[in-house]
Amino acid sequence: MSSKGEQTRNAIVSQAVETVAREGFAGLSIGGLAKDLGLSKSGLFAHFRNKDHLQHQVLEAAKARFVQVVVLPAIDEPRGAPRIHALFANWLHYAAEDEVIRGGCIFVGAAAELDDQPGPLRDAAVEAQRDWIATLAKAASLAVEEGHLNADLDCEQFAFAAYSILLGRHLYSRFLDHPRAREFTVTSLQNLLRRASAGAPDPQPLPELA
Amino acid sequence: MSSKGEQTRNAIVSQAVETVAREGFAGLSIGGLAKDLGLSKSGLFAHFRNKDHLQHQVLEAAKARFVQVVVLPAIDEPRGAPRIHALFANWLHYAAEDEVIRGGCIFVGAAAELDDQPGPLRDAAVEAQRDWIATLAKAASLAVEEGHLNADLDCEQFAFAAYSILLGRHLYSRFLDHPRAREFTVTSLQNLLRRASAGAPDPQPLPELA
DNA sequence: CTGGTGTTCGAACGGTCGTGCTTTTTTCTG
DNA sequence: CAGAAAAAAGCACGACCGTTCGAACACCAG
Repeated sequence: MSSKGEQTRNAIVSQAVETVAREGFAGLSIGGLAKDLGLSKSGLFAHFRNKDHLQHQVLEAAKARFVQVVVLPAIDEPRGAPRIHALFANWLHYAAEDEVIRGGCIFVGAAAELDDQPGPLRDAAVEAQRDWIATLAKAASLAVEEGHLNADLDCEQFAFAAYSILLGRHLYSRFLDHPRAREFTVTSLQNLLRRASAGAPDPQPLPELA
Repeated sequence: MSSKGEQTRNAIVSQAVETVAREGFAGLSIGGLAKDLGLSKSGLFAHFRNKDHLQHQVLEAAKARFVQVVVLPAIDEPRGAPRIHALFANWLHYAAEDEVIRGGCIFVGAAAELDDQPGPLRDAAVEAQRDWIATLAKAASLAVEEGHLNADLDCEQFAFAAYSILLGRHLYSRFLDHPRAREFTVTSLQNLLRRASAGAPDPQPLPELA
């Protein structure tokens, strides 16, 4: 099933994801990638129509990993507060993992890099993030239904606030190397949850989120 | 006073700032910049020791502009809540301005682009942002002294939360093109201020921040 | 007008980039 | 094991990169 070619292609994409995380899409070069993998430029190139195709594969791989690590485990949790807590916890875990091993979340980098260069790559990245935001908002909406969050909560606003906090975390941690990055993040998320559940019919206790 | 050379140099830096805002530091090329300005590559290059020097000038120019537009007008306001409101309002104004005319805030782009490439440029960008955060935290601390914000407020946490919200705004507005970006931003900032002033001895009313 | 000084240009360098060919090597299949 | 198919390599191309250098230009003081 997994022929030699497919194996190599996976290795290429895997390494490419790492490079993009560290240096952005602009820093992804066929030659450099080939050197990292001990391949010739043309040998590597044979696996992709062109560079755009490779970039697209990188984005797909990153998306798949995010869903695998953050989203899927959370939808096993019961709807409402538990699922939201799981989403936040997994998100934090994903972020902390990418921090050390890789060069930070690919999507944060992509957003800054692609925001002014239209094209299919940008479109795909935008769609991925819209999907994620929709997932967050949907989870909040279910929590409202369950009575865990305020009935008048603006779920889109909630998703915005949550995403913002994680963006702050990314900046403080990866760029500013701030020692209290994680603490600030957790505190902000807890404040957000507290405000969103204050006065809800059936508010759930806040777990540690540590 | 302003010789021809100095004039040209200003024009170069000015155009370079715009390019960096739109395409990042990686997208800043001597040749492209020369073409934009109707100069020859070497004619342009004569004004800078090397590319690093040019990049540094770009960062300095961006920093100066930020201070001019956001910080200076705010320190004319009385310390406490009014100054914080001014900081937020100016910040929003700066962001909205850069949005249309330019390619978004340079520092947001720089943070994502430089987070994994050490060097003097990264160091300078980090320092600029640390300065700004310190300014925010200091303003919050003065507001606590004035009794406008809670005595037990963690000012660094406050600055983190504020910065996060503006990062969210940047993403929603420039990347996702979300129609409610500004609304979400203002609401989040107001929530932040409300929580920070709940129970303060002398809380100030929240202006519209529109 | 002369000379000097500061500003700009044109050409060239070594390097890397993405990409297309052709050829060789490896892998799979009958 | 033989032959087909797939994978990788080698090489060349045009374009652009940052940078250097010497020549041409503008201008202003004497």
